Amino acid sequence: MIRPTIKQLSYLSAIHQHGSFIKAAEECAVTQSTLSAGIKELETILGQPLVLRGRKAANLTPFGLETVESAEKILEDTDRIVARSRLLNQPLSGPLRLGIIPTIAPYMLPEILPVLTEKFPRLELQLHEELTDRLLESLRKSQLDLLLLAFPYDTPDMNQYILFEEKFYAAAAEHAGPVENSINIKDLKPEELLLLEDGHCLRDHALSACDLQLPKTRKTFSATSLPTLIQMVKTGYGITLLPEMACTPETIPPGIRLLPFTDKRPPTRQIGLCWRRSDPRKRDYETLAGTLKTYTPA
Amino acid sequence: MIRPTIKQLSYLSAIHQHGSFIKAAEECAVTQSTLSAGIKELETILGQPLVLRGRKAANLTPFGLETVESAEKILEDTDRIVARSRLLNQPLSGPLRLGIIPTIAPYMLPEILPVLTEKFPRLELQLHEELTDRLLESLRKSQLDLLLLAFPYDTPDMNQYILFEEKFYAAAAEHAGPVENSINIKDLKPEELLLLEDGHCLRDHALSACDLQLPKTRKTFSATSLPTLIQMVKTGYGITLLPEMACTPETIPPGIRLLPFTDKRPPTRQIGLCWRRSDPRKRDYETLAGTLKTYTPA
DNA sequence: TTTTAATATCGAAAAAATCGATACTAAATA
DNA sequence: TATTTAGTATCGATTTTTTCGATATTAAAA
Repeated sequence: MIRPTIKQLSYLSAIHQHGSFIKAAEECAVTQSTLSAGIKELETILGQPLVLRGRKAANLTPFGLETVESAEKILEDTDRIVARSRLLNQPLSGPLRLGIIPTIAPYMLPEILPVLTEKFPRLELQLHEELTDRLLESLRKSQLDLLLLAFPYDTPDMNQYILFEEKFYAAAAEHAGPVENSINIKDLKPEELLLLEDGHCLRDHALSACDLQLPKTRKTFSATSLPTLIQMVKTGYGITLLPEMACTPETIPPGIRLLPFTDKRPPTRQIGLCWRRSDPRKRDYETLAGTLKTYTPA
Repeated sequence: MIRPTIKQLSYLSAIHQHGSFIKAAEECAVTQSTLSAGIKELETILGQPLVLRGRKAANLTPFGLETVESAEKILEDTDRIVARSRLLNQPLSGPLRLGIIPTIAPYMLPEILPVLTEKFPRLELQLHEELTDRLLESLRKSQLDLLLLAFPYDTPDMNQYILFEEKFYAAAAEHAGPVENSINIKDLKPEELLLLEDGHCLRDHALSACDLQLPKTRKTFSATSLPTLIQMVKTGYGITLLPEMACTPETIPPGIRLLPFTDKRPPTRQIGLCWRRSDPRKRDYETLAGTLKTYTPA
């Protein structure tokens, strides 16, 4: 389909506004002959006269009026695109689709979002909370731009940027677990360890951090979220590992003991960002990382 | 302000739809290199990456998604202009701003509009009822396209096209006026002649058709519309001249006598069209005139 | 490492847009 | 009626832009 050009439409609009080819040409910063030819071309494309050339003024035909109305809408829309781009030309402006896993989002976001909105007021974060695998899938399909994940995790074709490392704490009910107020990795008994359900990276991180492998026959509850897990611990079903960021008074109810690990190399997970290697906005993401690093768990 | 071109926007849309430069180029009927350069140019204009080039697919950045949304709106609007023009490429299609004087409109329109809409179903008449002078002023300013007037009338810079001539009848109350059922021009007495108020061409046509000049001192009622005038006649204030098209049973109530003129050259007015000499749609107007001619008053 | 499948780039050719000058046109004026 | 005037249209030359075809580049897959 052959279409009018934006330039032609702007010529028509200028004529409508000024009622004269000459003045319109001036506004469009072209010669009158150029504008004249442009309008003629437009009239040819549309197969209709658009401009009524009078001695004193150039007015529009009814169809010309209809057309100029659409044309001005089109010009406005086009200019809006440009204006928007101007706004976003500063770094870390505009929409950014950020994926976060459930074992980070509720703890880190309330702390870090206010900082981000203050530091990058033009940033328009679109948050998506999902399990790591789904997030990576979306990232691969370019439906997301940036992920906030827990590592180690295999993320093919992606850049990883580690922000910080956080310790795990063991959580036990008031009268369960060891007598002391601390714990050692080797004291963990796999059969009493409570975990999130499969798919949560926290599950795997906890296990591997403690160098544990679950017996395949194990049949026990798996929780769908950390709050649920904590409730299970409190009820005395067993003990669990919690990342430090989840160890806040709001998250840990009374009746739960938090036990630090006394090992030389205590269990940890790493928190970091992840984006497509091919994404041209690496610089933006690194800037963002700089701010996210200021967050310290607990 | 430098603007993206419609072509560039269509490239972006094609990439969004096909997820690939190559397929998009195919759809746009250009080579991949052309499309690639076009997108690059667009990204330069906007100062931002729009497309995330992946191995398997080309996806859009968040700003690209925003932009493509506007772009597709713009493309639709543009295509709508073209589609509309296609529709109107047949003669006598689309909007036509027609001005009509009050002493024609209510009599001719009910007869002629149904015929027009049947014969030119795509014609979109916009009717404007005003006195001749105002209509001519609007016509001059290209705010109207075509006038349906009564002649003779001086219409500088305009084309006149006479459709037909219609006779005047004298209207008198049942027991007023001459004894016979007809009348002669010279029987009209200026002092008992009722007229429309100043500005109505009918007033001047009636006077000149009867070769009358009003005494400057004359102080009498002037009616603002023909129905009012007829009521005044019925009430016995005097007699008046009515154009034939106004002499229908719906217009003339009982108690009014319509008297034909017996003169060799009875008083008449002419009905015709009028448009700017420079208007390129002369052919359309003449076609229209052909149909309007089929109307016969009364 | 090679192959593959995509996008980017380059130089030449083609197309178009633009300009400046001039022709044309109709109204206003002399 | 001829001339002036004030607008738009047109023309040829030039410049700019677009496009193409070929090739380079890139990164994943084999």
